[in-house]
Amino acid sequence: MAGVSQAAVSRAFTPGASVSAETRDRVLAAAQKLSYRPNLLARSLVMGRSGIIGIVMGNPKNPSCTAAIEALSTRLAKAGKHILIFTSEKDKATADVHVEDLLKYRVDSLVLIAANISTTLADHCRASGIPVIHFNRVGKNASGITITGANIAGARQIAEHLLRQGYRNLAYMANFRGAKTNRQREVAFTTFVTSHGLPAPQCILGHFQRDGAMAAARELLSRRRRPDAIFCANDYMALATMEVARFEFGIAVGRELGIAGFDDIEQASWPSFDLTTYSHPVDIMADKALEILLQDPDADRTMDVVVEGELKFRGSTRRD
Amino acid sequence: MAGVSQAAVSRAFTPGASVSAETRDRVLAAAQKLSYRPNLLARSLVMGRSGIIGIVMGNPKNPSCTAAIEALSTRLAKAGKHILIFTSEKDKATADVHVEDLLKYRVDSLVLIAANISTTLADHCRASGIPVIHFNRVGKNASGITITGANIAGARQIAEHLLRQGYRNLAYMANFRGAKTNRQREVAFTTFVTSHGLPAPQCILGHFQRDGAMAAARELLSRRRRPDAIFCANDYMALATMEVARFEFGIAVGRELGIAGFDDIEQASWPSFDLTTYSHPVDIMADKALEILLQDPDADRTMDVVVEGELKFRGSTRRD
DNA sequence: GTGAAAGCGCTAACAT
DNA sequence: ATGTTAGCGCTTTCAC
Repeated sequence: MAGVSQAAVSRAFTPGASVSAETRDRVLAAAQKLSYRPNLLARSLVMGRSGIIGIVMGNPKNPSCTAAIEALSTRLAKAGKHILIFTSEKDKATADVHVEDLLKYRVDSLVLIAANISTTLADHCRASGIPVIHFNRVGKNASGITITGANIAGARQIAEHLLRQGYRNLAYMANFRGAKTNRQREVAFTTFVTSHGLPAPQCILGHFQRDGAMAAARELLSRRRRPDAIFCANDYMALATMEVARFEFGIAVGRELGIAGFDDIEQASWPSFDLTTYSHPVDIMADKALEILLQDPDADRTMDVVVEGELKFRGSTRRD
Repeated sequence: MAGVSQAAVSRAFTPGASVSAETRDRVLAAAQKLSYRPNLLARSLVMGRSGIIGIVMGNPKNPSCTAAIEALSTRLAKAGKHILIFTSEKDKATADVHVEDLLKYRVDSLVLIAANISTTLADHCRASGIPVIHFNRVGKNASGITITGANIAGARQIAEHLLRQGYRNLAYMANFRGAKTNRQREVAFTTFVTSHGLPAPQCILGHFQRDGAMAAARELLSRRRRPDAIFCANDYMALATMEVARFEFGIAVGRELGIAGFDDIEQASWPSFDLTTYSHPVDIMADKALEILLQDPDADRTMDVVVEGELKFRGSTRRD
């Protein structure tokens, strides 16, 4: 080495340790020369915390998921955290397998983006002091922390907006029946509509996927009682629906058929789509997530954070 | 424990180890009960390999980058590798900082998606036996492994196609001047055009970003000598250009103005855009990358893999 | 402020 | 097939 003990080296690399400036410089210089880097694996082993955040992403095709991971990763990197990521392409009911793997790496916390884990595993995480944050997915169980957009308020506002625009024959394009997020949007939308004396919206499944949404749109627009407005459970499906309406049915979107989405993904504001939607404030949600992640982990409270977005009134629901 | 030694436990969790089925079962049962998981950090420490692949992603906004990470992550997960990821949002000239961090975690290999590292760092990685794969970015230096789409062949085919369609007054929208990928596309395009007796294409910078592309498109379409076809260095910019042409200038895309891109991202085939482009076969590239990653790492050859795509002739360059 | 020694949880020889 | 021992690279008491 360069004249000092192992411990001294350790201290030289630890920000607030008691080392004389002189020895630290000497160590750092030597390290530079040897191109030595402290082994974070070993450090994690002895410290018990790895500085790694585990992320499981449910549906990587969905732009709102990739937006979430982008928002999270830049913030975490800034906070000196590292992220170990899994994408579970298949719509597995549960991301347990991935979480198991993540746990073996002793991640400090877990973020699940649009993914679920079993109750038993969630409980085990909580017991081991690993905070689990459900991002954009209402947890099945009470345990854990949940950060979501304002599904209920948003869907209500969309419904209100569509009625105010004069649409009367509404439809709702759902994800799956199971997903809580979807349930919330569906129920809030339907409730508002029916409580205003209108018949319950027609409902169809789009599976949060482009193909599914296109098929659903074709079906919906071919019905004898064709809806005059469709609220899609997310923007990604709304864009597909819009294209089917426009290019396959020759429908004038807005005037003849109102279309609204949810999330306000980047493409929604592109002039080609100009989609009315309710924003899913990913950045603010990511801020919240970080706030929680960076707190001391002893307070293992369970909480549900709902971040409000806002209605984006655009051309796809303009009747004139 | 459950009656056995530490080593026995280790063997029970190692696939091809010499343990009697009986003891393994006993160990696994006990592990289940104690909800014990082998600590991969410790294992990595002693084994010298972590099973972690480090990924740095240059421009997370670019759909072709997110497509790449999606393709890679699903494959790596299937191969039992884990991925530690960084996104370097800012167009830093170099991703060295992130790579340094990754190195501290003793990643087995590095994949840089549209990101660069300094020559010295690259050399150091090679010296330490860590393969560095440049995905979708031609390395500045010869060292390391490079997997790219067929920039040169693709740009040539685009040029050929545009000329055959009867466009004569061409323009090229570039990323940065520095980027090798961009250089290759630009040079191949320009060379083909001029070698066919036409003036060199007008050139403008779009910076691989939507805003930049829109500004560039406005500038280009306002010139006295307005081009009749624009080849954009990637689809993301091409879509922006198309929207500016259509919605701000009222130009009929295809008939009045040909637009071509590069990558064949998902949106390119959407009917709203119907963009002619040259495909960037991310899946095949990811396959190649995995093939290399999973080989024994002693063969530290440097290689450049070029994966051919194909021309996607769509409406944005149809004149009739 | 610095060094010596112990130990984090695991695997890899070597014995048995 | 199983147990024993050593050691991976670090942090952390505890002396000095």
